[in-house]
Amino acid sequence: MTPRRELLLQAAADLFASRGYHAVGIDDIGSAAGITGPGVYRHFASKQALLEALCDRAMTRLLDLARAVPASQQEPHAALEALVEVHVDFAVVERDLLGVWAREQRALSGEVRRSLRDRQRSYERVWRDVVSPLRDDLSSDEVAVAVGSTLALINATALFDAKVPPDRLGLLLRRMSLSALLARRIPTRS
Amino acid sequence: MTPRRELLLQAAADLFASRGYHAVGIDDIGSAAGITGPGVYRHFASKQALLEALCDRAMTRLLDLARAVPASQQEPHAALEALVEVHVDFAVVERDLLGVWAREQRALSGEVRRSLRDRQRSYERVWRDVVSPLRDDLSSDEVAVAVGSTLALINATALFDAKVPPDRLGLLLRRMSLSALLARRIPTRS
DNA sequence: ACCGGATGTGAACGCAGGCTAACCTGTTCG
DNA sequence: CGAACAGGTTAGCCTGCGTTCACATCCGGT
Repeated sequence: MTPRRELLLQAAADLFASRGYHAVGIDDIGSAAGITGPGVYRHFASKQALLEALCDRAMTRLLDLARAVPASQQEPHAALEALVEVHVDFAVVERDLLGVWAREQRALSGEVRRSLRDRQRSYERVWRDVVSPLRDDLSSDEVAVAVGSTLALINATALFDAKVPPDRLGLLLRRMSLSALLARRIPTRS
Repeated sequence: MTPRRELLLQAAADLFASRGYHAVGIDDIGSAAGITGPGVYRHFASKQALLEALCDRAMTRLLDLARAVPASQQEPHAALEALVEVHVDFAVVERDLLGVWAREQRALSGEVRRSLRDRQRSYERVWRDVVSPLRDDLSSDEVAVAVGSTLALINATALFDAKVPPDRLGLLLRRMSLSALLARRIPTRS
């Protein structure tokens, strides 16, 4: 039996992802986890703390996965493929979590948001360090844009529903991501 | 001299884009346009109506631009390049508007949101109709995912700041978009 | 048995913030 | 000239909702 705290996190992830942070009430979250609204405060200090826990979880998992990659794959091209695979898998399997993280960060205030942003920059830095040697035609600022845009491409799958089976979806997203990051020129016509 | 209504729309676009819909108060919008909070209601029925007007404007402009393309470019590859160029330019020049549209749609409720979504689907249909003949290896659902993801890639530039000059940014985004949409296989290593 | 902590409940509080009310000023037009 | 309207202002209403309070209940330890 999963503890109440975990049930609350899952309920919140589901609700925030489908309706958005501000459209979800504490009572909604509580009752989705089998208790009443105020009961939530036995487990979390505030509604924001709940969102914070979700974003923190998403970022922690992504960072852990990403940092393991360059250690195991030292060849840049292989490392990039591994990074892409990790992020795509995360987007497909942890849809709600990633969706909340991508869309609702702004609802966090001040301190917390800043630290989350810092960790996001760390995450993107792992990517940039892998992409840079593969793209000596781009400035480092351009590499940053390329990485950010590619992550947005992948994250988008958590924001709308695709009527495509998960394995096909993963394959498509991997191909698109790598093409976007690696192609130096526009594919020739036909 | 620009009319007050227009000043309000610009102020709202700026504020919504930078802080998010819910974090912006009516008083903020009013004073950014040179009047007090309640004065806003001389021009818009509600705070939501303001957001609605912004999203409507974004969608209208995009649709008009996109629908003009297939008429003038009948060859699919050229048409796709034109669609990409139009959307990228819009993302670069109308940053705030596109950012609000992309992020704050969920704050709209019911009826309005539905009609906006419908028009978004029309817009994406223009893209799909152009992409489909170029990608006979993808199912129509897969084409839909590819198009949605690519638009997310472009839109992302309105969501964070890039320290890259606009022309370079546009070039980079166009290359990435076309590569993501057209590349049938992952670029070979080195 | 008894106590204390963890967990849940219904009731009520407080307050931010969207919106309305009442009023004032200029400008237009018959 | 004065009615009417557009467009502002300040003060205040009111509702939703996050949060707190006081109180039950269940349980584990001594």
